[in-house]
Amino acid sequence: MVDKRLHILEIAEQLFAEKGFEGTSVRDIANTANVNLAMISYYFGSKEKLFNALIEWRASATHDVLNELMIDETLEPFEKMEKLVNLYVDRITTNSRFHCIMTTHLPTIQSEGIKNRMTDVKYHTMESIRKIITEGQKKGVFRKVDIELTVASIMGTIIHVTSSRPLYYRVYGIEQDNPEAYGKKMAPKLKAHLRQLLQAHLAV
Amino acid sequence: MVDKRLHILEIAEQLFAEKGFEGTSVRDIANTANVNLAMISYYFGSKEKLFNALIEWRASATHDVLNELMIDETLEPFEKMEKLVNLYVDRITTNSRFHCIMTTHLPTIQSEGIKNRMTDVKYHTMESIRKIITEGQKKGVFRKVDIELTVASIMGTIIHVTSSRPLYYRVYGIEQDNPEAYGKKMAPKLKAHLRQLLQAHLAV
DNA sequence: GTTTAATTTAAACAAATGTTTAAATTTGCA
DNA sequence: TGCAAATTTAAACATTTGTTTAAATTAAAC
Repeated sequence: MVDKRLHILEIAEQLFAEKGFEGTSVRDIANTANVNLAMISYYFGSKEKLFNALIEWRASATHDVLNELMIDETLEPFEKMEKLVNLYVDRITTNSRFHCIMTTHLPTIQSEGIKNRMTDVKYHTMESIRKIITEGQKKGVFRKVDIELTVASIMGTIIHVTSSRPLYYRVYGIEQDNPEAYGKKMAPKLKAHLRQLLQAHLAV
Repeated sequence: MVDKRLHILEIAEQLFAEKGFEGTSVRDIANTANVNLAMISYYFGSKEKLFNALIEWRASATHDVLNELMIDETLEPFEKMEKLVNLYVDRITTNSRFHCIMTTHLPTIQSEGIKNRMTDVKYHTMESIRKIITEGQKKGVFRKVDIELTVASIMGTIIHVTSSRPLYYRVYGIEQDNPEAYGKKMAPKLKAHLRQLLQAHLAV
């Protein structure tokens, strides 16, 4: 039953995002997912391999969507950049649990294999944005900027908003709700802010 | 011997940053710090109270430096903003371990008390930047922007660079070194990038 | 120097951890 | 239906976890 495997992955994602890899026990996952403890070893082999499976499952999806955008030759640099930013805002806000794991837990991952795989995924994003910026510079619509740090500003802004939820709850005076509702509220604001920021930053 | 207390705090900070709160055992801290296991309970009471002491110890220092800048009435908005950004770049890059804990581990902290205290510290920064921006808008040198998300871009950029070290190692093709050397290398780049970014973003 | 308090130690505690086992149950197919 | 493979279960495994204990050592005060 492949559904059960997926269900375990979803529950694991939620718990890893909330409490971290080390902070989440296999029993915790099994109980929350309503499966027997041994099923996790049965399906995935170990807790670490379960984490690996989670990364692969989610990362491949983002990878495909990003590639689809990148091969589009009809878009002008500013359009392409805006579409990419909107894509990431949507993916990170609607899928905040996974991206929380990808960003906040990367430094603490002990396994070098997992760490490298997570870095691969981020590197691919970095290269896509670099391609758009250099293309725009060639066409003379973007000015000279530090590309790596421009990527840091884009990703950093989105991630800061999603990972500092307790802060923004207080800033906006809203009571705590689930990440999905928060993401829905913040996504349009983020898109507008980043569009304006990048327009000012990149326009010649 | 107050030195030993401080030594334990420094070691704990290093290990928490590397492996997270849950990923670090009290024995790990004791062994690395070369103190007896029971000394941690003796000095701090518990692992959680040790974490609390760590937050208080580091946060108060940043708080004081920030306040000193904020009361300076002689600075123009752009100067003040640049000084604040430089201050945070320096603090976060030279003190990356603590800020790694503050940002990447905030979402996974289970204790509400610690979570609130960490949010307090961030809120104070948010309010300081807000003050500078509204002041600049009153004086007519800053345009209308989303203040909260501008803060997100500033802090997010710095934090992304410090917390995605494995990514930037690969991007810049440098072999892994310690966080301090990396911070020293990135700090000037970060300051220049953020100055240019904020100039473009904020100038009328 | 004696005594009182503060520090340090090794050992033990119960609880929680990731993983494995071997038996029981269900499923799919001949 | 019969049977082999896949799934599910409860129990146990050995470690590791945070914390406590009570004795030993050191430091400070009189």
